[in-house]
Amino acid sequence: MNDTNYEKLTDQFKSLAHPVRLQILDILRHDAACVCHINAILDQRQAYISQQLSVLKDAGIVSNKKIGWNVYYTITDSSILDAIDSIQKIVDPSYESKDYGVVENCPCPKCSPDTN
Amino acid sequence: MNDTNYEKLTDQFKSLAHPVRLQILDILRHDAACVCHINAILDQRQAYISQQLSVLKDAGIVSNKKIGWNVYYTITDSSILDAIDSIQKIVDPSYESKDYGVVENCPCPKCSPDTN
DNA sequence: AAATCATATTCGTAAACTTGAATATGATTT
DNA sequence: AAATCATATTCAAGTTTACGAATATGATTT
Repeated sequence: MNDTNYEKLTDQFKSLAHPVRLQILDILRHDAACVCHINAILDQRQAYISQQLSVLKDAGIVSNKKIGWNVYYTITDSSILDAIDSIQKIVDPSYESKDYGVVENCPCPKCSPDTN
Repeated sequence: MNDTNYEKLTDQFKSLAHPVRLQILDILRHDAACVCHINAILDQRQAYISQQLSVLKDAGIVSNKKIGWNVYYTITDSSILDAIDSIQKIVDPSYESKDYGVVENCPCPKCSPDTN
């Protein structure tokens, strides 16, 4: 039976099945963001964020682009957000994703325009 | 931060991140089905199907009801199918789920009305 | 109450995932 | 070319998940 199709689907779901990765996608939902930006919001080790981003990237869920010193991550296909939203609707329909905007302790040009 | 929300989301995604469970949901998409029905379609050990169904049930993704000798499973909230469809769209937009209808080697009243 | 039916559970081992610690990379500026 | 910047990788131990084998359950019929 169409086995490889289910395997591919499974791989996508596996990549989503992680609290920090879901939170990262929730940040990227509003706008592309550099690692330091995500880092500042989640208050985790930088290496840890990089690890999770590389899982998302290997799955093709996010893409990245280097601009100056920073690497910006974007969601490749916004359908992934539709999937998350559908589940969110089941889990807690009242939940609304937060837009962090400019973030303290983030050295990127967007958050610290003065020092750049 | 709204940590428990992401944990709940994660649990749902974990339950979906499995090829056999996804295939079961694809069967239930068309209609409720008893264990023997799923069993006949997937050609797996009965105990194995039961294990996977119990994962889906513990997650609240499916519900069940006993009718006569058979236990029928249904999808609790069809939003879960929307989520799967969103990912399917990314992975292979041309994929279409198959309706198996009446199944050989399935002893349930639906598939073998004569012997019931 | 014994037999029969569909379905469920438990257990053990192997494989996969998680995450901290340490360190590496490679582009850019001095 | 050395220093500095953001970011990435590797390793290892702990934890969780996968799934086969064996067996259990509990409703229904004989």
